[in-house]
Amino acid sequence: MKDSTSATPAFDAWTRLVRAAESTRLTIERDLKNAGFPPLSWYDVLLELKRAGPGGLRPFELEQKLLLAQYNLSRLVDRIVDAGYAAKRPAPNDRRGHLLTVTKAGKKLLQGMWPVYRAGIEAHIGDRLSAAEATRLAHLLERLYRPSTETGE
Amino acid sequence: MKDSTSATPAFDAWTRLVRAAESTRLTIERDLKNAGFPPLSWYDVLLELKRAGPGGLRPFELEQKLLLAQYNLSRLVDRIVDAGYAAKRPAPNDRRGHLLTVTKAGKKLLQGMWPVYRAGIEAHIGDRLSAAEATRLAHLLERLYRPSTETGE
DNA sequence: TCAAGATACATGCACATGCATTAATATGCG
DNA sequence: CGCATATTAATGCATGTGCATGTATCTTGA
Repeated sequence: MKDSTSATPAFDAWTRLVRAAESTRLTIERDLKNAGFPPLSWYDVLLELKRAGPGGLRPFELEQKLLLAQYNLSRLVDRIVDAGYAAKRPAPNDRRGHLLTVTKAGKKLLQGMWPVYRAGIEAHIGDRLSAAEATRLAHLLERLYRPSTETGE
Repeated sequence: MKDSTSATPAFDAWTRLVRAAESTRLTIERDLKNAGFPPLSWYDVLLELKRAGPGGLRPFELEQKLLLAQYNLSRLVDRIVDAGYAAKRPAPNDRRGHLLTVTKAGKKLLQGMWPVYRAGIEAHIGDRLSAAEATRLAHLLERLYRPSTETGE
């Protein structure tokens, strides 16, 4: 009556997926904090806002892109706005919502955080896999999660 | 002066790594909760204790295996012990620490949670990759994180 | 048009987590 | 041996997260 845990390739991949993501995330968060920067989640939000351009993004769009819970994003955005890195204005055509945009300070923050972030990614991925391997990894991972609205950038 | 974010294969792999892990984890956590079970972290702890056998594990060993912070694990273990799924007894040869073992109820819980957990893994990984692909994925991920003490099971 | 239901976002409260520190024991070095 | 340092684990306090629910607005369809 063994429950055969860990026997399947899928379970093995899952376990390593979690460990790889977590170990990388932990060191990046630590490095950011040591450098006096806010957490990675702030970067994620600001990067999406920057990519969205002057049109900005609605909170519910961010929610989908970043896989954050609604109540969670609501407060994260508040903190980021309070800190002056993003701006919240009423959404046109929908008075329930807001439109979020990155501020100048927010763009500056992105620029400051990026070298630290990048170094962490390099140390954990770039230095351990060739470009071709990283690409193969990305393709395999892509099959595991498909955003409903792949905007294709 | 573009900061070239997302340009590199490593960054792309990193982003997809996080999204894949998070989306899978979210649905598994939801399914477990809907089925009346505790969070995945409880499963992780109990599985390691079960694998360790009657000798059990010290908290600091669990800490390393699961990539949990010390203070965090300390309280997680308390909750699991309080719920009766694990037992804590003084460690022989080291009066600072404890030895943790899974109880009968804990093993039962593992058995109950596994079908839900397994279904989530299948839906997110097993159904989307062939066994060979999952194995290739596991091998690539293995290179991204090497536990210092690979006990080899 | 207007009522029922859906959608967007906020929030009170409980619980979990991170951080800094403490307590207790172990280890190593002079 | 004896003291300085390291290791193991717990905990007070601040912060973040999950859950349930609330409020406002939009959409649909009879």
